[in-house]
Amino acid sequence: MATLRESPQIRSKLINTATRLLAQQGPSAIQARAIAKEAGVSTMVVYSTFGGMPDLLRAVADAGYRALVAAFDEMPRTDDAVADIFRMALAYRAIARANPHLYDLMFGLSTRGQYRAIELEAAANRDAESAPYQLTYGYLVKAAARLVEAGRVRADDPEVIAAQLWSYVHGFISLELSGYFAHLGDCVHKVLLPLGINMVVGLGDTPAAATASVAAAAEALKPPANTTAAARRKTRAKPAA
Amino acid sequence: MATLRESPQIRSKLINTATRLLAQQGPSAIQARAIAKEAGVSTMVVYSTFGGMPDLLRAVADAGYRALVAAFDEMPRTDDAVADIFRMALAYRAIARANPHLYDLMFGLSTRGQYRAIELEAAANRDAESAPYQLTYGYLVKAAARLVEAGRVRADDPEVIAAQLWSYVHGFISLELSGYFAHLGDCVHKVLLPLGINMVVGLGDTPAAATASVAAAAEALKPPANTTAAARRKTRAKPAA
DNA sequence: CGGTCAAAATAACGACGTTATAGGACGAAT
DNA sequence: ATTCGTCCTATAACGTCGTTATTTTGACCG
Repeated sequence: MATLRESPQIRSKLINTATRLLAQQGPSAIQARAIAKEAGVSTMVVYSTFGGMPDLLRAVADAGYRALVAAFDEMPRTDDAVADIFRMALAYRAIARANPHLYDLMFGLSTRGQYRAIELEAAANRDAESAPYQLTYGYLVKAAARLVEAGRVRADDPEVIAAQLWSYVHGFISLELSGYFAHLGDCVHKVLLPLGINMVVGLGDTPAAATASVAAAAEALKPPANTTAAARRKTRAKPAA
Repeated sequence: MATLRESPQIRSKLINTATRLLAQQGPSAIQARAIAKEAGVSTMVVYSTFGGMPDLLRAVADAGYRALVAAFDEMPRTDDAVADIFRMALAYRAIARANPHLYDLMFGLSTRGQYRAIELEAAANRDAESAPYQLTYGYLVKAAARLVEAGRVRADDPEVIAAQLWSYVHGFISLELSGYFAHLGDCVHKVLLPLGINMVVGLGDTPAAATASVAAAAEALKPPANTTAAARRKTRAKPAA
């Protein structure tokens, strides 16, 4: 065991190690002993840096929320509010697929370590507006408000519109990650995108406009990664790994 | 420990005990020792009746799927296909709320005991059509097909329509159970039902017809329980428990 | 009445989260 | 420069989990 005295990066090192183990081996791999050994420190460091495993899990989920916020921050804000919100949805799905177990930790029902119960209680009291998941929800509400401002959908409470959009995107992702859409083939073009068109049409958009906007948002799917920073890196010749 | 030799009802007794503990105390209460003690048998019975805890969990989830099938079987089949499918959605939500942890076990991402992974692999091979969750999915596909047959929505693959409907209902339920809609008040009338109207309107129904059908399906919400068998029992005077 | 075998209760094992204990490296004071 | 005090770390230990091995019990049959 290396005796690393600098504790600020030990915290993030443990979080990153836990996140990687969660992605590679699933929730059963999140063990104090395994994470500490993988990070090259003693098991006790988990209890001195965090309070225990629930707090480490909470920190892992918080990091996931922050990554989501960072991804939303990089999203372009065009004059097509519908396309913007579907780019958000596709980015949301990409992040979920990148680490399904982390997505489950963040938005699943099984509250490992009573994380969300505490957060949501605070949110109900309107105290913790800066909670990470509240930030991601705020992005969605603002995007829903732009739908109304742009005149693409009927005037309605943005929070209600956001809840509807989030419901179906989260439901699709959850079921897709569980494998329920495996028999459908390309479930994004068969389910998620038509579902989005139907949704915004039901909210008041015209079918033609909704179809065009969703198609515009889905264009970025064909070249696998083509968003801002990734596109810049693509211009350089790819060195051998 | 009572020495019950009859093993057929021991199986269901363990399943019922596990389901009850799951509902009352959450997933952390599902322990071989606790379930066996609560059922009044030795711990070993879990391993002789089932193979181990994963198999018991699988049996619990199977019982949940069967309860869902039974509930769908009792649903009325009226001439309003849209109202029928929303009655299914509301019944689905009621069952989920009755035992959120069981719902998580059945449809959540965290595969406790690698249950769904095995089942879905078999489903991909089209071998296990009789798998319990396949039955519930079949009900939804048939209900979606009736939407098309009745001319309420555009002609489309019923499996795709079913996937869309399931996505948003499951997403709403999952987020509601997690508490994300607590700040919205009556999220059923604010989110779930408008979401359903928007959905079927997007699928091709007229706003007026969709609104009327969803309203008809939601009528059963005001008297808390009023479905077939429960209504018959209501006519008798309720005896003291 | 005794022997045989299956099934159940109990004890034990490895692994987990967590806690207690012991050891060792820095800073400060003399 | 030495020594003491104070953290931080590594190691060991405890209780509990799922699971397995061992023993005990009880029923059936000759």
